[in-house]
Amino acid sequence: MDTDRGARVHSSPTLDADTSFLLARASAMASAVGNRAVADLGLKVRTYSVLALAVEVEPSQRELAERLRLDPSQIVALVDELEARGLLERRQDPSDRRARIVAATPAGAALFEQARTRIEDAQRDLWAPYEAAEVEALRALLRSIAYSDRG
Amino acid sequence: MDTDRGARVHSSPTLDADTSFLLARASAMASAVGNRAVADLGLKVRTYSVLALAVEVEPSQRELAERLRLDPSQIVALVDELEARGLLERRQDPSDRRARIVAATPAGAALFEQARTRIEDAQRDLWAPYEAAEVEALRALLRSIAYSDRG
DNA sequence: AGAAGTCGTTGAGAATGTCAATGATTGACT
DNA sequence: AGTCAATCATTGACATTCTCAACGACTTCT
Repeated sequence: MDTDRGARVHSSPTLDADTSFLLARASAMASAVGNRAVADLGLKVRTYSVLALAVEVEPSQRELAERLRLDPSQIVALVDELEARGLLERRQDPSDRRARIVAATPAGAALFEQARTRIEDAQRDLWAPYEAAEVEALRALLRSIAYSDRG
Repeated sequence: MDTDRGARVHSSPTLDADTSFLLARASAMASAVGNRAVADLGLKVRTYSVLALAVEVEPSQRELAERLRLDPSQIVALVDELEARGLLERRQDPSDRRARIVAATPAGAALFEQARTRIEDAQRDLWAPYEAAEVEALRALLRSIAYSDRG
């Protein structure tokens, strides 16, 4: 029952119809939630993503950069930090001596498991108000956009 | 179909199921498209959003900060720049002399119209592969998340 | 009137994004 | 075999964006 006596809370028709704008806001919202969920483990969603890939994929740094949509130079710093904390290690790729494979240590894998349950709990809360099927449809659509080559 | 002879292109089950991660990637993708669409007008999606609100809402700087999810101090710089270009102006709020209302000039409104059609064209391309109803459902869901208070 | 809160602003420091250059290595071509 | 372009990780520089704390001007509460 919003009254509008002087309150003049207009909304912007253009921005409210702009999927990208909504995407940006929703994304900022969701990552703030994620960051808070793993903050006390000394992680952010950034470092959590690196850890996840190190555990589940063991990619080269180049692959890491592509998957996270980051410049390769940022990967260096990110991996440096997590490596210094003993959470992952750089291995030589036996088939290409230029490449470094990023793999989690046991400590890294253990921390990842903790972080994963926290992230998942927080996400469950965030998406709880919506139909599971609806959220799954959203996910599918996002996946398609996220990995399209138009970026 | 993908062979896997040595190619080892694993995907990360955790990240591929993480709606926030997908949201972040899709958002980065979409805003890159948007930035390119208005680059030759000397705008980015950031400044375009400010302009849109100045035209359609005439908010205070505080409101601007909340709607764009930015720190008030960033609004200062953003408005400074657009004001210097003659695209908008700061007015005194007659009901509160602390507040400054941000409103577009005629030049600002004209530039906004140009930018809006470019953004909309680019978006149309981006979302063309998907069902209209599907995209509208996505938009509704994003709108709800974007303006929830859990951020 | 006085206290407490809000608004815009300034300034500082961290985190992120972007780009160019380099040494080591690979793959393609001759 | 030997050259040459391309790729990978890294470094460094710079711009943009984020986050916080402080301030004067003003408002609201009591």
